Amino acid sequence: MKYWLMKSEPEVFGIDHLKQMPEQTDHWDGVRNYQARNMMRDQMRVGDQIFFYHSNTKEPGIMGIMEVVREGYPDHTALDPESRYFDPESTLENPRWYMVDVRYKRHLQRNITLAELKQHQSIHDMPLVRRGNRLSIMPVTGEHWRYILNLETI
DNA sequence: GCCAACGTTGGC
DNA sequence: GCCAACGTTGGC
Repeated sequence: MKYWLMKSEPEVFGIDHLKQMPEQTDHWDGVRNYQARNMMRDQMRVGDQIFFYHSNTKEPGIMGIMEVVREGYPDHTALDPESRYFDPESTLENPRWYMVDVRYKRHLQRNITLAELKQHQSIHDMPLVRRGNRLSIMPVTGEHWRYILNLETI
């Protein structure tokens, strides 16, 4: 089983939105970055655990945990001219963008902010805390995962 | 709202 | 294939 972190803007789709979905499950659509797409298409497996991260907000940070319930399949919003994620280059026969389905598991007992994460030397090589990082999906090592979860109860 | 960092596009 | 211009991300 692998670990991941996925970013989303709470104004657009936050962890509470996911929690309120039927079966607390939704597809992670709208990713339009090749590196992130490749991870969803090729690497994420059912059961993988994911940190739900709120970006572009007052206090960016890790809010909770979700898990992969369906592996990579074509992102249909790329085919929908009405969608803000429409991509004329993507077709049914040759889909360019992929998504996975995720299910809400739980909120952390407290939010672990980016500012706090940056203070911990043990995780300073996480892409998340590195300058200029813009990846919206990134792998998290088991070591980092456990370290961050331990911060929850401090 | 600003702006640094980075990815993508397209002219040549 | 290079690289300048442009668009987007996302912290602050």
